[in-house]
Amino acid sequence: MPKTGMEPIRRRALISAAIETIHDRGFCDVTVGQIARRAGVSTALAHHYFGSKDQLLAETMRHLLRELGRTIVARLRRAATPRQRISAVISGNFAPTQFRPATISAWLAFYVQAQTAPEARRLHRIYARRLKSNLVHDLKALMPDDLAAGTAEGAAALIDGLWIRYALADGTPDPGSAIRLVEDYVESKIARGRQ
Amino acid sequence: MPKTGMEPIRRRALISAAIETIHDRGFCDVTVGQIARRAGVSTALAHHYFGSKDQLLAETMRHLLRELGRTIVARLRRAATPRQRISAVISGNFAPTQFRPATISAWLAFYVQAQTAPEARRLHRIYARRLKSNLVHDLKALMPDDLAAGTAEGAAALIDGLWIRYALADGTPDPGSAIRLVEDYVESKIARGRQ
DNA sequence: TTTTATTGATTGACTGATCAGTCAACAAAA
DNA sequence: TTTTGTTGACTGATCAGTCAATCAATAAAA
Repeated sequence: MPKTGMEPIRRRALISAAIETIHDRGFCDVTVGQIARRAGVSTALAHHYFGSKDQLLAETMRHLLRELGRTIVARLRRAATPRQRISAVISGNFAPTQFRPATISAWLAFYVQAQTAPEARRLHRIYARRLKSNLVHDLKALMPDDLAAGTAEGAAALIDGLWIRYALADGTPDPGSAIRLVEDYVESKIARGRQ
Repeated sequence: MPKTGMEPIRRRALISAAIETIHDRGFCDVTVGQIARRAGVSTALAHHYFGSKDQLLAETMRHLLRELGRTIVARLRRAATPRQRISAVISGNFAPTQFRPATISAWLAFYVQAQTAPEARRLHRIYARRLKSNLVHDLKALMPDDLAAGTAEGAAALIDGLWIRYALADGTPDPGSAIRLVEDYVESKIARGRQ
């Protein structure tokens, strides 16, 4: 067998490079050449492994989804109660690995792509549905079903909105205050449900 | 004197065409040619009036800001109390003229541009600061100052988040439920401030 | 009234640059 | 030798932006 095992290394490097390049050149202006140079390879190799620019970017988005999914699942496993599971979902969305400028830029680009590109739209659906179903499921253990649905919608919107606001704020984003804000929202809804 | 008065008409037509073209071709793939064709003029005329593609898109974003500003100011004028002013800001953000698929697409593109393009960033700052200061000012009349700041942050994030969620939802967006959700959030904060 | 000069409005045709994607060939590990 | 990894060089297409040239409306001259 020849020199093997380069493929996964190159794929990872190219996807990371794509995220960083999107961050500092802007999604619309990003070229395969820039991404490849950042990953330390030629443009031809990027095409060799990913087939096309669109597929490289689609893989990058799939990577973002997978990473966020992994982060949240890891925290869900350490949660014992429904209330803790909700906190796991919230804090997972603002985890240090996720909540970085370059990652946020890539997510925003993902959102824009989801408006016109069918594959990005499909992927975004998966994310949105999973976030909501995670929240609704555990909220139902803490409040009436109809209130749970509205609360999940609100919490999901808050998370998305805070992401965007931090994406465009100056300086380093502060996950702590974002988490507190969403937790506070959920907490007040739970209190109301108990009345 | 020659034929005059075309400039404002063409500028308006090109900006509207830009918003619609962004919506159905995607911001990254939009070309001056597509926009011009939609506006019923040549690409050369688009360049004649706007100088460059970047300037045409920057003007389009300025238009979005101006329109939203006008909508909110109109509603603010009809509001008598601080509580009504807050409702004016909320419902203004989801007004029928603003909350349409094409407009939402253009706003999302605006957000992405704001990450790398200095002019878009500057314009976005103006929007974010105005939204927040509008909310904080009136919330202070209804609750302690420190609570008002957090509530404004949350309400602004909710508004942004709901915009995005509706941008990617299927079917026609429903402003009514979005307004109710934000109003409910503000209302619960006011109630807490009274305790 | 007719003619002419003036000038904003408008475009087709063109250009230079960029970029996605291809390919033939080379490098090197097994 | 075989197979994977890798690239430089190339191509066809696209697009932003330019420019010289027309069109058309009007004011003023004849």
